[in-house]
Amino acid sequence: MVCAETHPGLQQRFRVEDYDLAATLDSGQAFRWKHYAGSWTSVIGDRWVRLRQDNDDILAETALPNTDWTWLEDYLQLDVDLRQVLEELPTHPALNQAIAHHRGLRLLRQEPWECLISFILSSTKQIPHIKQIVEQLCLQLGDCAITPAGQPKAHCFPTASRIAALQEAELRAMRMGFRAPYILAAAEAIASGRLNLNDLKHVSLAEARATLMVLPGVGRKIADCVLLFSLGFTEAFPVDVWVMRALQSAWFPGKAMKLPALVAFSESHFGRYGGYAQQYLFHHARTASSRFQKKSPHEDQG
DNA sequence: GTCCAGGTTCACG
DNA sequence: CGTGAACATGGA
Repeated sequence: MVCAETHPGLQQRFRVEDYDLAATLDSGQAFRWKHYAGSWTSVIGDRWVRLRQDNDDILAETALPNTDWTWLEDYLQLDVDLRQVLEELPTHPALNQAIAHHRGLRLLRQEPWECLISFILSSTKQIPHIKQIVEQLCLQLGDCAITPAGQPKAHCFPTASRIAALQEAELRAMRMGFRAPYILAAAEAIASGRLNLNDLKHVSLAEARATLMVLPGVGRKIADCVLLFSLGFTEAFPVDVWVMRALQSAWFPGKAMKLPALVAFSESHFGRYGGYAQQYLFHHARTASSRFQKKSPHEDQG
């Protein structure tokens, strides 16, 4: 592998505004970023990539030269005007506080297949454990990505046909538990061509959601994660336990609400960028928790 | 040991 | 139709 500096296309600098790379990559929407010495490394599609933020710049390095960086600009959603997004969200003290604490947190645009499998695996699992299972899946079944000299091995996310060829027991051996048959069924649907996730980008939210929810192990919440994090439906608003508690305590104090009622509220209340509101609420709830953030157990809320 | 985790499904009244 | 238990596994 040749020295990076001598080869144009191996490095790129992107000017950004209102972008918090660390919060974005570590907010529980993507599970394959590794943080080391101020840099974030992962594999997007079949491309190894390392990112670093330096104030208003994001610096990217790849293993192979790029004539076109659209794949990364799209993944990071660099063209999104966050100010405009936030202006369209409803005003509420709890939401305002979450935004104030994590200004620059963005939504990524991930590859739908990886997103679907990752979130099927996410059900009743803590984020560190989701990361662990996804990593095992890639390690054991994913192709090796090309990495720069001196870098450790990195793997692509396994293809649907690779997973579809397995037995349920082989997936259970990767500690997926009751999610193993769900993963297998999703892989078979994709590998057979019966389901094309990219087609869902061009249908209505309701139709895309209903199509995803046909898959076993995919309910409203996981479907909304896939819609929001990979298919471009920014109004999708996944309600998990954290968001449910945030909505309950801040919007309906003293009035016990059930999950379907909170989902219905979120659908009518947060508008076409509701998914951003959801991500700020989720990330803020998690980082405010003393379990997640080892330091500073005190919360600075007014 | 007990409880809970970016839920969904299935059985019961 | 609404509610509660079961489902695997690991960490707090």
